[in-house]
Amino acid sequence: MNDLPPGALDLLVLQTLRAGALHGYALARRIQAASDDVLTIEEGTLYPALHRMERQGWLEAAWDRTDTGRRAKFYSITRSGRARLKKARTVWERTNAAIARVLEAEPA
Amino acid sequence: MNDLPPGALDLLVLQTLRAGALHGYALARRIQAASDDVLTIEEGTLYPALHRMERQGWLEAAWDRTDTGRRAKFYSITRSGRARLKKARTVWERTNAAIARVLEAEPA
DNA sequence: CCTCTACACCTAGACCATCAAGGTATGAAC
DNA sequence: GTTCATACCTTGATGGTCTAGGTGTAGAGG
Repeated sequence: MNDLPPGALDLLVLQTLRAGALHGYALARRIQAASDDVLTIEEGTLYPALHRMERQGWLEAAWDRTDTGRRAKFYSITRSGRARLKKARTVWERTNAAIARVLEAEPA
Repeated sequence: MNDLPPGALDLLVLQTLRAGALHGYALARRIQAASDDVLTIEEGTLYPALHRMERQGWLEAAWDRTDTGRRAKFYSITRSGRARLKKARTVWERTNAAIARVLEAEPA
């Protein structure tokens, strides 16, 4: 539906988890809400990404129960994940600003 | 070197060509300069992308000579390409703003 | 009780753009 | 006559996203 640019997902996930651990499903809804429904995270995108980020040591996972008593895997950001977030954010802002400069360069 | 997000290249190329036809090599340098050397367009990325955009009817190509007398393939943006640019730009701005909203959502 | 919806997780395969790493050829300069 | 910048191209690998499935649980409504 959405065409989220690769790399952006890491940023969104890490940033969102800074506020506290969430399970995947809630994470997707949180991001969607925070973006005013512009960004939709497909589950087929999200879960592999979470696994990848866990392998990379940016996230830690733990099974727990939701408020409503359901089993769910809660992800929290690690120290390494915070460092990664900071770096990814810098790169994103830098790239973004560069693209904006090109887009604002006035054509004839 | 650079990790240009997929999709962004179309935007950069179309926008840059709005100012007038350019051949691939010059286009790459132009974008790099316009972005203050932040964005580097690899040739292995650029040429296939130009061919793709030509197939899609967004660009037209014509062999000609550069100022220095070299043969080069000059690309110009078509009407359809301008429409595409406008659309891609809207999507990009929208997505960008959405990501920015998520990044600015204050964590605890 | 039964069915439907929302929750919550997962994977396999296809797709596609980027990138790395090559290769060809011309003109100018030294 | 070799080297450099110009200018084009392709092949193969990589890797993240998306499509399209699948599993199972809990609660609500009929």
